Amino acid sequence: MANGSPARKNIILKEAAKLFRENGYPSSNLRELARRAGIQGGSIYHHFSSKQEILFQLMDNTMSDMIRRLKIILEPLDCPTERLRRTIRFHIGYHIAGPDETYITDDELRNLEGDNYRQIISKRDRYQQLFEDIIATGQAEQNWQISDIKLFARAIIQMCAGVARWYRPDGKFTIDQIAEQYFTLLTTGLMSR
Amino acid sequence: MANGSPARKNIILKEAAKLFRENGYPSSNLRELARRAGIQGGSIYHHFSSKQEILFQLMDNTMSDMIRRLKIILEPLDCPTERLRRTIRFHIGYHIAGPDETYITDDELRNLEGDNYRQIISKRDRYQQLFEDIIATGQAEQNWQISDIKLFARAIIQMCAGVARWYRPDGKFTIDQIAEQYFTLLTTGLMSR
Amino acid sequence: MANGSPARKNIILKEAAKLFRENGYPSSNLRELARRAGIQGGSIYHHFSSKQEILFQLMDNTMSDMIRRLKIILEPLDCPTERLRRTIRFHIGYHIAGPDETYITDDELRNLEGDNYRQIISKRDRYQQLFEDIIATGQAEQNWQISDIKLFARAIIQMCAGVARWYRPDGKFTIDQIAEQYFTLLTTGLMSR
Amino acid sequence: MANGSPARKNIILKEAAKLFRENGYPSSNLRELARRAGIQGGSIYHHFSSKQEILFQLMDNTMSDMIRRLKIILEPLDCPTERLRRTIRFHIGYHIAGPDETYITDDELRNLEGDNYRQIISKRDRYQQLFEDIIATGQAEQNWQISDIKLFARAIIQMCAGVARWYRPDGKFTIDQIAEQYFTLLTTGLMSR
DNA sequence: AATGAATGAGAATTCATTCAT
DNA sequence: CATGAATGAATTCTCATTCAT
Repeated sequence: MANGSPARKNIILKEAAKLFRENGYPSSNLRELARRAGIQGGSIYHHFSSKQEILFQLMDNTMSDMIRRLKIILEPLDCPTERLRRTIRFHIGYHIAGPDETYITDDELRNLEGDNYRQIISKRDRYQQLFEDIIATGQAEQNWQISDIKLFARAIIQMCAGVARWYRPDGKFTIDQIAEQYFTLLTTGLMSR
Repeated sequence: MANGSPARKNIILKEAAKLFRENGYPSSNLRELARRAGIQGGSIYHHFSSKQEILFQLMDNTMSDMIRRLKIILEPLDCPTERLRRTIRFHIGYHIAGPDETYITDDELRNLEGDNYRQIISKRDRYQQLFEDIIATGQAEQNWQISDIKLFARAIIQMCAGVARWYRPDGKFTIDQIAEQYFTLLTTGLMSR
Repeated sequence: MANGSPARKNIILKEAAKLFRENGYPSSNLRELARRAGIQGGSIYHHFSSKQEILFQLMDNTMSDMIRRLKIILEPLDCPTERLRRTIRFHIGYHIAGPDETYITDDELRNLEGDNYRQIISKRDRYQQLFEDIIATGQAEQNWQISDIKLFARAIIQMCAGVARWYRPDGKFTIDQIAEQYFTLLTTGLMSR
Repeated sequence: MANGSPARKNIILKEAAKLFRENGYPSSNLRELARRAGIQGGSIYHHFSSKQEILFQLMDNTMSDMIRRLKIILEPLDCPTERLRRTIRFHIGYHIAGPDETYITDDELRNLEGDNYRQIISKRDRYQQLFEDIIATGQAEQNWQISDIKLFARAIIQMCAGVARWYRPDGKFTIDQIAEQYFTLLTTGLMSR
């Protein structure tokens, strides 16, 4: 039960990300999701055991993918400044590339139940840990001015994720330009010269 | 347990803020809200014409209050650095001191309909404008390094509002300490000395 | 209880007739009725003990008035033809003069409960009896072609009452003209010469 | 007690006609309708999008059927007298043979909303036109005494439809007998000889 | 895998009625 | 007489989920 062809399943996940972003998870309805995925309401249950399961897989896939990709990017890099720059670039870029999925992953935590909640929180912490590690190294090796590592990691993640809420492809800046500005703000501050 | 009118209305608003924060607006139900306000489900409609109306008044009151309060704080201040520091302090503090209302104001925009949406967006823009003005002055008078004022205003608001998502009264830092660290991060950056 | 000043009471009855005609009795709501009568919802209960009571008094007043007036009209008349003519004239005229009240009286019987229903039915029968008596006399004295008195009485009443559903004061015919045409139709038929 | 689709839909319509006639449309409730149709309340919405939709389909089906049937009856007939006789016979018969549906079609017009209202009114006018055509021909070819065709058509329809309000299958007359008496009343009048 | 009718447990909302003031 | 907040039961409608076909 609850396992269909991967193609159809991915279509459903993709459409679910869009739909959940439009309406929020609780206000999204499975018949509409099915319609967008080109099937009937009942057929969703051949691919997922419940609405909750769809939300969970969406968020779980996204978190796993983010961790995996960021690790690959960071692997060859040593300098904490460079590591931070690339991390910020990745975080912003990923939020722009998959705005539906990241929006849901950032915003629908509240709607995860029990174990699903714990699993995603755990992956989110693992992702944040990557930021914290960089900051700690910067602090140790390059004397970055950090009073509290966790606090700064959270602040950075939160701020950069916000980009997905207003970014438009036809806007004033490219992703790289936005990332660079955020990086500069975070590293040298408003008042440095 | 019976009561006059404006008092009861305010109780409902207060409880609605809590309830909406706990469950989100769409998942909150009016019978539960009524129970918490000490009345029966139907009685809510003596004070509000609909569930949507409750959300709107909540957000509208909050946005108006934020604008009003921030203006009062800024009035006697001239130095843009000091203005920014106090603005950040206010923004974070307000998101924590009235955490339910502000959380909702940030997160339930999507659930406002038509004209309600437009009205709140307009107030939110007016609030953001206060940030932009400060940044513009800092740029002009104190040579702050800002490539795009709107972008930075958004980034700051986003980052500070995020505090409400993890702040716990029994946590490591006071509101003032958190605000100071955010201010430092934004003004001098991670790497300044 | 349930007995206020006659003036206000009559205003309520008048407005109720209009409102019930617009929406039908079940879909009419007492707050709206109160509003139109210039008072608050709860105040209606100083004049009537229930919504049902309003409907009942409306119909009861109307039926009583119709019987009383028709009797007065018929009293001095002997000739059954003339009696029928004047009866039709009265029936149509009354339905046009008080279209709201008569509409309700004709159409809301279904919504009367128990004893109220029986009382109104009884008055309606008494009113119909006036028609039947005329027809019976016409049959006896003037050889009217009637196979079934009750059936014809019903048919006449029904047909004439229908006028109130389409009559407009600015229409093609006066009340008297309409009444005369109905009278002619009923007395001489379509094909007489 | 499970069932395919068009059958169930027709059961619902049939039961709705009965229920609406018993209580009127506004006082009828869908749970009761569902119960009578052998399903749960919510299941009605598989077949109809709303309560209003049920009323509309009921009236629309009925009006279409009436027009269609009356046309078939009239087709082979030439003589306007005969056409009128058969039309009256049909109109009364249909109001009795399908008493629930026709009663509703006469009485629940007020409860149709917007476009539904306009559509049914338009069909009702088309039906009435069939009466008017007959009367016009009678007037032209057989010198019927008609001062206003529309007025007489309305009067006839109103009168005949009224039969459904008092007819009882165990009553004194058959449908044919009632129809014949109405026809006689209308054609030769009370006083003709 | 897919369908689509059916379920059944809510949800928001309405409203006649009550009653303390 | 009038108010208006409160009641509480009823109503339409929604929707995740099930399941026979």
